[in-house]
Amino acid sequence: MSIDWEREISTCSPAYYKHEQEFFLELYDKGLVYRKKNYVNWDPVDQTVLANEQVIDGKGWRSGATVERKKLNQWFFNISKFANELLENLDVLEKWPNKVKVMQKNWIGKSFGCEIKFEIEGSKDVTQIECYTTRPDTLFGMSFLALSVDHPIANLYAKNNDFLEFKKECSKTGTTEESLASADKIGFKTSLVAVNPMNKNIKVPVYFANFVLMDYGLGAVFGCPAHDQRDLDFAKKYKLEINTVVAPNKEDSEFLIDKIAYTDQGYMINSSFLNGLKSPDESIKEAINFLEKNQFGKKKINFRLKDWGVSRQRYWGCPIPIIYDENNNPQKIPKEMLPVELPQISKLQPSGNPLDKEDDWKNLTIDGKNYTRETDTLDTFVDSSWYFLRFCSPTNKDYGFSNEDADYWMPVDQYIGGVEHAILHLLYSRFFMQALSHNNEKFKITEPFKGLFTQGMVCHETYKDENNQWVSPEEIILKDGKKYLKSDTSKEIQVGPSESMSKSKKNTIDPENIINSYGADSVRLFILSDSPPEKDVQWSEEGIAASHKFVQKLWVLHLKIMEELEKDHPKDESEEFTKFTNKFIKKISHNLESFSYNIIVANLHEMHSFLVKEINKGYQRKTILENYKKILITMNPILPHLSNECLEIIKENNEVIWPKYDEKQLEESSCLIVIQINGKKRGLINTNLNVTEKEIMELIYKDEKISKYLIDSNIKKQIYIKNKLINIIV
RNA sequence: GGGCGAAUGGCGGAACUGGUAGACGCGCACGACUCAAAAUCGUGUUUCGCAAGAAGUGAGAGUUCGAUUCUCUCUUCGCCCA
Repeated sequence: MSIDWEREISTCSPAYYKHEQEFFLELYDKGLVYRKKNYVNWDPVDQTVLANEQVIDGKGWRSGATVERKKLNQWFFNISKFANELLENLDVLEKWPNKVKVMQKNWIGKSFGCEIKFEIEGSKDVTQIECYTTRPDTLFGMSFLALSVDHPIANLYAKNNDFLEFKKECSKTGTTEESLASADKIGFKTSLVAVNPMNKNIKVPVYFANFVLMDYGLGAVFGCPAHDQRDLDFAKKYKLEINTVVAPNKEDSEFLIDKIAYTDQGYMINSSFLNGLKSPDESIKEAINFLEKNQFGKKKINFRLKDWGVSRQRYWGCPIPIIYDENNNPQKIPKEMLPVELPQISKLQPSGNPLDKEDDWKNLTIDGKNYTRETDTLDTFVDSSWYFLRFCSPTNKDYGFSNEDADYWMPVDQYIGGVEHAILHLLYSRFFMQALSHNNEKFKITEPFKGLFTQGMVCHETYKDENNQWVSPEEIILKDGKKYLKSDTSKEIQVGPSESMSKSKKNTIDPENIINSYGADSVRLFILSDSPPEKDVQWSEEGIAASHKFVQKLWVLHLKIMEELEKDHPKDESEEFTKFTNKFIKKISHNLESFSYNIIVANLHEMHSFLVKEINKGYQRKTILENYKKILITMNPILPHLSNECLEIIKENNEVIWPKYDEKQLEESSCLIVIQINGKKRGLINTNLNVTEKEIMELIYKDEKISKYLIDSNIKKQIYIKNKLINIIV
């Protein structure tokens, strides 16, 4: 409703990121920040690393460039440590949309599986490999074992050129599950042989494969081609056995797999003691039982959520408060040296990490020892992971926030944002609260946002000219109500689908222009009307014009009310006005709570047409003033300027408090009863409140239009809902 | 392929725990004002039918005195994950 400018903060100012650096070091001390060499999603255009959440359809969320795989030393936040908390706390978030909770749940991806030890033959150096699987029941269909090229066993092949060549080839595949699934499956056959724990006579080859990643599970999987598409693609390429172990029906023991792996539920076949069991539920349970009993494996819960890589090779970002000593060991920057500020750079290089080239900034001496600074900066999502805490204590100097303020303000009662943040910002912020409250007696809040509402976007048609360039709606004119032409060249414009307004597609409307011609209230009213706020709203010139007209009408009504105030009739003729106002307040208050802004706009229209009819019925000055003031205040969230102006004119703006409604005034003396015969509406009867069934039947017989349906028929049954409806079954 | 959600007039969309389907707006039609037009105001507007009436909330079933609302099957669309 309003903004407290005294709390204005800016995440790019050292005053803000100083505290972010403190948090970083706090998390470092808690062991929640660590550095490791890891494959990353590399955006070749932005020349930076992206988190998995920031890769969309294999492309960078900002640049749209196809993401590559690269190995770099990176800083990580240990978000996966809290995977279980982040998952289970979702149940507590009652005022979050289910949709978002489901997305986060899937993203965290808790899976129940099993770690299996495979005996290895064919090498003196390796006797055993451990695999993680969610489907231990398909072991009888195993036809190979696949390792990540980063698996420790790869060290045995460190001098094998063919292997190194293969490893290079693997780096072309991205790290997302999607790219792994769609990429061509390639493998490198080793001389190792793995023994199937279910039946030690079955021995299968061991491969390195590009679709196995070191950071999911244990970097090793067993391949069951019949029931996993990736394994099937791999098996076909290297001509490995395809043994079906799950069939859709119980009788179907001859079930064979062709091009598509069978992953649905079914019954076990060709699997010895598992045969006939229902897959996956019963069969997995039984398979794990067997493996645990014989000490071939153990039950294990795994999460899809990986740690949050926060290193970025950009200039714009909070510097990571770490320095490296002469042996390249990371050290914390002493607290009194914070903030580590970004150096002034006059010419930013388009590629690479600009901080890397700033030697004056990079090198420093503390107590006579030389150090170099970390040149990576933090992902800007770190900035937004705690800004709400800073809003609680915007000027606090010694820490990011004061516990006292946080206790008062946090958690945020109602958070509003686009659904596109469902698994980025909203998950990071939740992690940050977990991390701050971890081992912290003074800070116990683990969830930042109590209520969440995801609003839609404002959309507009897109236009392209003959050169396939985007054209702004302001550059085009409508000809003959049919075609759009470019105003300067008069060439025809291609109309594309309506999409959320963005500068890159030029389908934006300048709010300045629109506000100048229609006024801020009209624009606000238009955005709130028609579509419910969680949906996208279609920008239209007619729509805004209609909203503008309505604002004018309310103003005309206001002038009329001012006239009536002058008349000051001696006595009220009816109490309809007060009754209406009370109902109105109730509706608006309720609809505000439930975000039904489009319905409030409808309520405002109803209010307008009611007042136009009612106002000249001769009300006392006092009655009009009391009711109108309340109406103006309830109007305020939707039309703040008009509302304030009118309150000012009636000189009632000194005490503006949200009005309460009087329950007594909501009571009706009469009611409209729906008359149904055999479930069909046959008429309405307006009568006194609380009439009995008997009285209502008398009224029905008096009403010819209704009673004609009852002639020559026996009443079998009557259902009477007090003050609402009667259904007569004949 | 999996998960979640949606489907209501020409359009955006209402309908609280099952109880008058289509609020409100846009658009359209007719009328008033005007020499005329725009603006404004009024009336009408789910479909078929002159009317009485009948049908009707994506399709089909079910529960119920009564279903837009609850259950099942299917279709289409959207979003997220793959």
